[in-house]
Amino acid sequence: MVITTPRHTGHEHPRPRSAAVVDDIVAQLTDRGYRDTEPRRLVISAVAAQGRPFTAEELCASLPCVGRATVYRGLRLLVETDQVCRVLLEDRELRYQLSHQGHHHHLLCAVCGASADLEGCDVEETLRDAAAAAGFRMSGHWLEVYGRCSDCAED
Amino acid sequence: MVITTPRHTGHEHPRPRSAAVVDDIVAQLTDRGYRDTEPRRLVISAVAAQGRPFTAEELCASLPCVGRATVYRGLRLLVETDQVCRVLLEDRELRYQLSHQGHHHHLLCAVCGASADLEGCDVEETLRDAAAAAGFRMSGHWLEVYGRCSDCAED
DNA sequence: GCCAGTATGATATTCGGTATCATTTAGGCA
DNA sequence: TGCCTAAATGATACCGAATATCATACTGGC
Repeated sequence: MVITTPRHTGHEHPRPRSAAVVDDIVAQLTDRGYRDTEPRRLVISAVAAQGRPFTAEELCASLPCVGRATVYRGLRLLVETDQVCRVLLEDRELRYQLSHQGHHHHLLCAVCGASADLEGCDVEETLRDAAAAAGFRMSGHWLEVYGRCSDCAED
Repeated sequence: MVITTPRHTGHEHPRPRSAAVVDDIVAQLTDRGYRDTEPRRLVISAVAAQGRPFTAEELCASLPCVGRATVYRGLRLLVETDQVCRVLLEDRELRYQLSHQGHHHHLLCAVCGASADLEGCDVEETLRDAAAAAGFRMSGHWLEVYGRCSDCAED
């Protein structure tokens, strides 16, 4: 069961799917005035190749020919432009993964590290109301759910 | 409006309330076999004196006569024994505060830093169901809600 | 093909936190 | 009460993740 699935672009290219994803992301960046550079493409390509949430260091390791600073900058840029989202593990380790658009929450498998997006869960309203009851006006929230995916379930 | 309130012990002591809190926590520790030491009491006392979520570094700064390592160790011990809980800000900065018992979530004011506990909000069941729908067996979760407290509300 | 400004990468630095280890101290016990 | 062992302390070294610096290289508009 593949849990982390790449974003759908709506139509298939003859080129490898990852290349299309990279082109798509680069296009988003150039639209915003960022340049299309070789190291940047390498970073994006490596991000797209990850099967599950990854750390910045893992990304650096998979890109020996790209400078550390460049990898970190690239990653930060992708987060800022919402191409990549941050995932926080239980031990507070920070990981990243391709963003599946919009605000959402993650289900994280503690065993294999797989992630899924939490669907059909509208906690927003509940939280807003509970916050209001305490006199708070909610502006945002962070939610991660930890557990075991079906592949790693033990009985 | 005082938002972060110290735990109620059920009856009032003639001594300063903070001293009672410290004694209470020290008692919990000695019950578990940990020793009652001067530096440890100083750390606990400083923790109890904080009005809102604080960082480990702030605690160190407020305890110049206690070694850094000891402050960190004391804090870790308090977290492990559930006397203190960890609070994660939006920028991922880690803060701490006296625990108000049991599992709960925080409302955090982005302006003044005050915190309140999220009451009357049973997201647990909702999350467990949504996780199950994705084939996950939920084992835990992390939730923080950010906003403005009533004192800092702007209109 | 030129050029201004962006991006890169080697490296130093910062920051938060942990490991080490010699010394001190708590507290159980005779 | 004083002794003794294990726990605790604190100065310091270390560590990993991430950012700042800055000279150099490259992009892409003209």
